[in-house]
Amino acid sequence: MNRKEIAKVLDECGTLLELKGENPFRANAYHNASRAIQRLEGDLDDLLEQKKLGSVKGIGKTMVEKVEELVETGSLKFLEKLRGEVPSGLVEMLRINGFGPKRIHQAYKELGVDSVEKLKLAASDGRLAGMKGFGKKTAEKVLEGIAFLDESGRRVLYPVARELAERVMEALAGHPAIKRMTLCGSLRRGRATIKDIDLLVASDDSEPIMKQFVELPDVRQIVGHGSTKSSVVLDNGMACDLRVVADKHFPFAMHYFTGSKEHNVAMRARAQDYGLKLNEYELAGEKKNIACKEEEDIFAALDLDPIPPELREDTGEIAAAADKSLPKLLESGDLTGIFHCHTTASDGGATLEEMAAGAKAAGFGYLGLADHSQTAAYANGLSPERVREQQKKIDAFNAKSDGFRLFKGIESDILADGSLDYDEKTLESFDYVVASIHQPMNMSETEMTERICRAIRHPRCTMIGHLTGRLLLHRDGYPLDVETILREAAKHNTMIEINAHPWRLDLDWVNCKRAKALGVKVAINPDAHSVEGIDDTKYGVLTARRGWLEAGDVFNTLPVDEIAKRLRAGKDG
DNA sequence: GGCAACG
DNA sequence: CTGCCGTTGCC
Repeated sequence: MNRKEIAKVLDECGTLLELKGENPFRANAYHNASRAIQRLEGDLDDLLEQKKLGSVKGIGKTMVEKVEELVETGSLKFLEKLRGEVPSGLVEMLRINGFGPKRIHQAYKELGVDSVEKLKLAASDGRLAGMKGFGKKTAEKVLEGIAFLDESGRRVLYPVARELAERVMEALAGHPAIKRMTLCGSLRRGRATIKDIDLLVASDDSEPIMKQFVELPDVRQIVGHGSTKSSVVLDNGMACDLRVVADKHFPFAMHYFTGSKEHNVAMRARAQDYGLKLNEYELAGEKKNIACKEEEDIFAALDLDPIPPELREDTGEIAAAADKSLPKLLESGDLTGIFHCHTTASDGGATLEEMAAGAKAAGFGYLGLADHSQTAAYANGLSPERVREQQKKIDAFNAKSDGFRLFKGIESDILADGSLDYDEKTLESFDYVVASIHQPMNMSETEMTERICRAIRHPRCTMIGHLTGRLLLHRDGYPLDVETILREAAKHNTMIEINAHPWRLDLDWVNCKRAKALGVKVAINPDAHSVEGIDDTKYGVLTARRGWLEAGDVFNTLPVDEIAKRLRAGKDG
């Protein structure tokens, strides 16, 4: 068992203890230990052998025993016991916003609520509101939370689906009967959340491929097993479809199953204008049949430039492809650096040096550090003194760095009245400021909009962080008039970030497109809290591509010297 | 459950 | 007086 798996087990123990209503500090100890294991440097086995694991902060005698058991047997009796004691419905309820372990436990103990379904009932008929510490309002919030869950269905975040899809494809890849294979559907188009995985294979001999597919270790249940299409449910509950077609049909099937549906409708209409019909098998007229070897041949046959999958939403891409005005979409390699990353100074898991090394290894020429500001006490926000301390460190780092550069930033809370979280003098000491809303979040649309607009007008506010505050599959953003905000941002030369964390992707692609139209520059930031988090930047690039952005629309494609110059000049420069 | 302080 | 260890209270 590796580090990551062990950390996951300990974390689950902590969560189950919480749901059991155990001593919260005991539960927390498991979460702590999990984090400590994840962050461990050096080899776990070595540490274990040398009996040094116990001296790691957050890991005591008991945790060492648990880890030893996991390394030796691959399982943990304690976890099995907990799993037996806590109904699985309770774990599911954790996904309901505003309904934590304590309340779940209470509802279970007092009302026997052990599933989301039963909770819905109890919230509707007033039983939930009748419990001590609960009221009408909490019951309403619970119902809202459940409705949100139902709506988002069994969708998962893009990276989760992507990783799974790649595993399935790898497991099939070696099959001799496969001529070509591709990912289709919303995953290929790069949507932020994904419901199912669509795979397409070209082959003349589908049976053995289908057999291998339905027998993959990741398959939990076989829904359909045919010669052209098979459907399974994977271990994480996701549906996965595999279609096998003849090689000559492959480009048409690939285009058709990539979608979107709306894009396909528009493409068929265009084919009709040419006296042709387009479907998943062919592009054909009364007498002729237009052969296409690749997907782009289909576009060419209809006098269209090839349309990248990310743009296929029928939002103008066909017209643009027709008059050769498709954007030259941003690529990961265009990015020169990133802003908005956290370190151990606030709530990050890696030090300034580690983050810098990580950014450098990722091919970036600079890194902007933006730890939390003083009001964010929950995230160990920086007091003005600690800001100065960090800035000294950055100066020292830059002084002996060869080329790679750190920028002094901050993620400043936007306070309720729209002001930033430091005095003017401290604000001026930063190279840049990312202004974000964390709390309070329950204001009206008008108030929220004005609050953000006021931050945008501040001369030291370089960019707004995670504008809408949405958390995918978890909660919607707070109410905002985004159009007004973008106009204000354009007017005051304030950028908006694309927060690339897979939970956020905020701005979303629709607002990206709008920002571009209004002339608002964006910056793509991973909001990384660890070295690995830096890699999330790629999801921001995907979002930017879906929003039609080109390198010129994105601030962090500029060379480091130009970045430094513009930050120094400020917003009026 | 970890940890520091205490006796 | 020091080092070891169980207890306690806080997180």
